[in-house]
Amino acid sequence: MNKIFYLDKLNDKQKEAVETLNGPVLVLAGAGTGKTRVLTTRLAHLLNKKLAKPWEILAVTFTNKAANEMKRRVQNLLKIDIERMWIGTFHSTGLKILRRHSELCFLKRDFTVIDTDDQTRLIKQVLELNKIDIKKYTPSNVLWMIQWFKDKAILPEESKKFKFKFGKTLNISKLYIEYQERLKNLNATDFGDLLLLPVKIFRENLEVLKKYQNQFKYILVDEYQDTDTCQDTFLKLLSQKHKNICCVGDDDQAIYSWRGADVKNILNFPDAFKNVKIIRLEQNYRSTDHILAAASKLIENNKDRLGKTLWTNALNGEKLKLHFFEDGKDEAKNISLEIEKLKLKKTKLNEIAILVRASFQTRLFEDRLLKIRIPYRVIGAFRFYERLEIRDAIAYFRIVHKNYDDLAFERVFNTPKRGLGTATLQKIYTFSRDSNMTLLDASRKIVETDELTSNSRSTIKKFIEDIDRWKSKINKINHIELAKVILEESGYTKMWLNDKSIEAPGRLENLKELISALRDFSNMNEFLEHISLVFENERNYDSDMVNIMTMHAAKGLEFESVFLAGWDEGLFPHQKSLEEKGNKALEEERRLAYVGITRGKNNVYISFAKRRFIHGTWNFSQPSRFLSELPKENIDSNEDFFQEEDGFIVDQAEYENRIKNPNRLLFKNKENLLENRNSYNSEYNFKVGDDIFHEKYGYGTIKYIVDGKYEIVFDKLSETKIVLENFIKHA
DNA sequence: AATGCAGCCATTTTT
DNA sequence: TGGCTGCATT
Repeated sequence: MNKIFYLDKLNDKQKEAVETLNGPVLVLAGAGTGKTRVLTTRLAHLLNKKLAKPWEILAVTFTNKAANEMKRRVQNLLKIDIERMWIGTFHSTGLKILRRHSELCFLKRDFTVIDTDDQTRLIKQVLELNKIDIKKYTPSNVLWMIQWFKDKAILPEESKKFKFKFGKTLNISKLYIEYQERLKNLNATDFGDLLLLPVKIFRENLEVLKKYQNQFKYILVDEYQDTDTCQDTFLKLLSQKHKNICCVGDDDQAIYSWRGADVKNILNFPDAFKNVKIIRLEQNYRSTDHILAAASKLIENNKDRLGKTLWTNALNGEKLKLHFFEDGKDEAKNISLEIEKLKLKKTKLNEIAILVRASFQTRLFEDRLLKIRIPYRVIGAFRFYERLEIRDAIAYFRIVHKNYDDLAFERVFNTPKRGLGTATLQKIYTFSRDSNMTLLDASRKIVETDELTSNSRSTIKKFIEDIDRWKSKINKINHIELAKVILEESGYTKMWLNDKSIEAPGRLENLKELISALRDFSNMNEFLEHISLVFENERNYDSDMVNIMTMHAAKGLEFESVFLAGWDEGLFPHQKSLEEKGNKALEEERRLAYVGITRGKNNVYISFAKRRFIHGTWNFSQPSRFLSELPKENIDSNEDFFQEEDGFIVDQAEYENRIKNPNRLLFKNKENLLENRNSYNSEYNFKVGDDIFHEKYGYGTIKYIVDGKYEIVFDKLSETKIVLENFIKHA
């Protein structure tokens, strides 16, 4: 056995989590407690102690990023053949299994996996076939329903209970069956099926299940709190035999219930297995004391949790800084000033993040940072340019317009298939390195030699001729025409036309979209410039930029300084989650706040804006309730705070202002009064003196009309709240 | 096919 | 406010 050098780097709890190899283990790993280290070390330890062969361990994550990170780190610990291990995302693992048994689901081995776009298209077809009014039930609605149905389909009892609220007019299970039928005919699956079908296979074919149960002697799960019913079932089926399942997660960081994740999976894990060993990792290596204290106090307000308390040796850190701003612009401006200060103190921009609740908030920050020329990247936005066909097409454009682009060359050199394989590429690669040439130039030279087979030689010759011909046209025809020519003559369009797979029409559609996007630019270089910036966001993790993203996207990351913007009641916690019955949604928002705060290593800034211009209207709001849940002793602020009786923090000036001035309400029309919104346009004509009834605050009267907006005074409310919700016109 | 216009909608998004 | 969709027009 190798010397167990890696255990020395662990603390006692971590060591326990690594060394408790047999039986079910639940590792509750708080933010920044070295979760990944434990996971990878545990993997290494299993192999090192020869308890399992590489292929007898299953390790699942949610993202490719996490899976790759795990592979990289295991590789660092042990020199083993990582490719034989089952380390991957839930979906890739499901796919791997499904490929081996596709015939059990009436799929051919080479079935395709469609993306959400294609899924929507398919559903649309099914809806149209059933003569269903797409306006009433949009495909995205039905997509959602189908997803939901899939989740429930995992549990037979649940699916029996299944009665959708549109059930009378819309037979969702019929649509679901037709949709699945359609997928089967196309020899395709959607993302949901990648796990659903393996579970189905396991349930219907005991010998297949047994095979995998025997194979996977040890199972490791990352981010267990994010598993949905299907994923959990998948894991439970596989672990039944050996019961050596180690789930790592943090119930306090469960923020994906809206995507089907069920915190119950982690909360009930100890009941689902016998003799579960629970190990808590509570020593935090990321943040300083005030940050952790504030985060811990905040999360204590949640009832649904297993409970743990983070602690650290990093004492005497900075307090959290609270800032109150007039509006969103003011917030962006001051945060950017603060960033400039940090920059002067030599903080790397990479180590700074602005975290928001909703993606529309990023805009103001982008505007501001662009203006003062601080480089930034927005992480996690949906990107059109990420699609395979778009990337291929752009690679073609790049290779024509910029001859030094090796990545582009590599990408398209056998797309569409020209019969050029890795062997040929390898040779060109070596040649280009030896002669210090680009791949394109190297190919020009290499065809003069007899390095390659005559077949590939003539193919490459043709390929180069094509490229040169397109190049010669750059100044002769406009870039839009040229783009069309390239896609035509390269055979790229034809490739998708000939492609019988279900995604082909969509891809052609996207290519058209790409062409029309070119119209916004006067030449191809301008366009490529723009594109490269878009890609920059992805690739240039090493270049120094401020990070802007949602708190969801920030999970798992850490930064020297973190700006948590928009802690306004209604924005965060989000109105939608306040409207939901019970505390479930609110607790999830609180967990999100917890995730946000615990991203910061040394500095956490939290801000609130009194008004915000959202969707064309001004919104007034109160400070987020989460602000009042932060202990005063861990906070510094730009104003004196005042604790109101009901727990809301407002600053002194605002408090006095509220006593002097009546409550304000902005609204749109009569219908909206019945809605649970907190902002309204001013289209509906109330008169001064109209009575209004509020569920909680009772009767009120419209006292003023200012700027076409209404101010209302409540009879029983002389001070405290600005109330902007739950209004019913007094009959 | 391209364009224009009206109406609708607006939380979080990986695989 | 602004981006998207569906439908009607050129």
